[in-house]
Amino acid sequence: MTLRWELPDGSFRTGESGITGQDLAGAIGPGLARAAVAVELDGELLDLGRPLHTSGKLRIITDRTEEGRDILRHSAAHVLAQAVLDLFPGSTFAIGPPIEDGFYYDFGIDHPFLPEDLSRLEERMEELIAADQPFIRRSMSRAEALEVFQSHPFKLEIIESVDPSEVAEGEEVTVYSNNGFVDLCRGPHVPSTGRLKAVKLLRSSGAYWRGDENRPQLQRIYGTAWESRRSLKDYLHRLEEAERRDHRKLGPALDLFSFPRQLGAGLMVWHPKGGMVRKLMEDHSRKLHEHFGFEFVFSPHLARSQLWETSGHLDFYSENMYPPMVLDGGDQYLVKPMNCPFHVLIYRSRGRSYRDLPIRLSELGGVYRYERSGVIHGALRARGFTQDDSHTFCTRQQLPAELDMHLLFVLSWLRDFGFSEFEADLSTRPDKFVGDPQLWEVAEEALLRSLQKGGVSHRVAEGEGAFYGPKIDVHVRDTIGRRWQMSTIQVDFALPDNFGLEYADTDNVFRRPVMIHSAKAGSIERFFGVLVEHYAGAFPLWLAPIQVTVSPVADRHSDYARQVAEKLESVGLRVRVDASSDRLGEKIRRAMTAKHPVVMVVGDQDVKNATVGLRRFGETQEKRAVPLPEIAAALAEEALPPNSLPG
RNA sequence: GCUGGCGUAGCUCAGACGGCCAGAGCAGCUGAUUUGUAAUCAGCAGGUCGUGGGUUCGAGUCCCACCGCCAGCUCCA
Repeated sequence: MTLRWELPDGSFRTGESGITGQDLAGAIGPGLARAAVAVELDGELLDLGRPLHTSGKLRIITDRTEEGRDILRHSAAHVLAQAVLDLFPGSTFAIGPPIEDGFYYDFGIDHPFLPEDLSRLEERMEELIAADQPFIRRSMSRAEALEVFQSHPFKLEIIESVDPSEVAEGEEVTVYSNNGFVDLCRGPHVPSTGRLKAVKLLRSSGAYWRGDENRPQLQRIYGTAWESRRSLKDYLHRLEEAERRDHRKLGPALDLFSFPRQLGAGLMVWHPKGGMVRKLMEDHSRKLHEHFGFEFVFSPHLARSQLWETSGHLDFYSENMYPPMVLDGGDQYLVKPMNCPFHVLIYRSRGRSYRDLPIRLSELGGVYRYERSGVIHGALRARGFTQDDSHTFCTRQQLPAELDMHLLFVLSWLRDFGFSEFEADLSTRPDKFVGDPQLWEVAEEALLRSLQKGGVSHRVAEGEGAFYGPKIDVHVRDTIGRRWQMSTIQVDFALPDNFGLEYADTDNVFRRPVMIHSAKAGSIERFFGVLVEHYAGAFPLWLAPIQVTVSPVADRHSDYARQVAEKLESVGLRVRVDASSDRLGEKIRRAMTAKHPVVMVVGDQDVKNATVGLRRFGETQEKRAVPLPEIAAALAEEALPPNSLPG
């Protein structure tokens, strides 16, 4: 029987029933045959070696695509499992999926994997790959599978759990075997182990079975696999690049901030240079808040436990709060993990009318959250941090317009700091929720509409909203493509209820306002940490703590250097004169290492002509004889805070 | 919190098997040098070897506990 397949480009191919994807790829071209790892027929992924028996839409998956790499990595995970079972008899294996940029496999084994074990395993994997063992697919009944995997309890659990995404539909399960090693797997796989060109094991760690900390802890090995040595090298280079940008290294190295051990985990201090950047961030934040109609409020760092009872934090958040201090007549005081209850009290400090709404309160509020020791991560996840927190109280009718405005605000803010790629998550009503389902729907709809209006690419995270309301989290991509969660806009139905907030409406009926929590930077500390990584420590001119270093060539140019500095300072620039007796090369190197955006070199010629030599960070070639007044004006202009506000 | 790894000067690192006064480079200080675009030379100073116990004639090296850091799990701004 002749079958007919439609390819993605709209062309058609025909072939006899029983022909394989490999044959088909070969018929199209030898390059494609080499790159092919699987085919997709009517949405179903099949091994290259699977005989095709139906016509339909067909796509050949190559190892240059993410899908193709997933298959590659999945196969690499199998080979890893094979190596572990070879080298560590008695170990049992759980699951080994592909993940972003790699794969992992979890093992039940009493021996933790050490770095030297990884080298041994890698060697064993190389042998298995060199042997070019074919992956052979087979279906079997569940009963038979239970027999085959009888000594592997995790596999048994998977077989019994009937999760089709892990095994197969119906009563049959599929397994893949190569040279005596059998793994439960839905496939597809590459045709043979020899197709794995570039595999590397990266690290080992513990991981809970099924991601549940109450279940057994397994030993996980992470690895990566690529279609070529070249791609693997590029990936490893990307890892190095990320390491080079690590804010935990750059922060102390550039004298921005530090985490003195004496303070305890997750608590940082800002040095003057980091403090300058923070000041500029905060100035900018306040300016934008003012522009968008926010008012500034301030609140203390602690409050009686009763407040947190009313707000619901003691019920829902207590495990993240520091233990109470007992004062005076036994009153308990708690350090704040959030600012919202304080702002609610400001709202409630007097009667409110519809004429007052919306009320938008903003605060750079220091909060403290008890984070489990293992999750602390530099400035990105600290125990003490500052939220650029705001709470907007409005009517239901005002909600859509307010959300539009908040999103606009967030995007302006992020753009100003050099981010241009945004992705939003819209988290909707979870199973456990408070409030009126209809109101939820209205709010979710309004959030969605705001995203569409703002032209922000987004995905809907069904059921992932907080119990008190739906939310938008805005993520950015940094210079090297990493995704960071930054801003958040959350609708809250619970807090106005808990505190019995109300306003007098036009018909003189008291109604409950809706509340919007929003943080544009999220946490100032975290935002700053991300900025350091985004810019690799080389801040743009408007944010750089030291904008210009003036380096006299010799002592006799020092006076002129100081005049240059004064001129620059007079137009608002932050300047430093390097009057040390080092050679010029050393002064340049020092300024570049400290990532100062501009170095001005002044020598005899410059003194005579009122010019400077100009060298900018990131440029290898300097400019000579640049007239001072011009460059001062140009830099002053460039150093202004950005303004991406519409209108 | 869990699993594993790690902790020697401000930073990056040396310090087989436990054994004379714990080393280097950079940074710092002092002096010399006055230099036109990514490291001038010399000298000096700097360490409770994360903390506390223990084993030992003797501990930076071995054991235990705690603290902190790193990777991941879980959780999250």
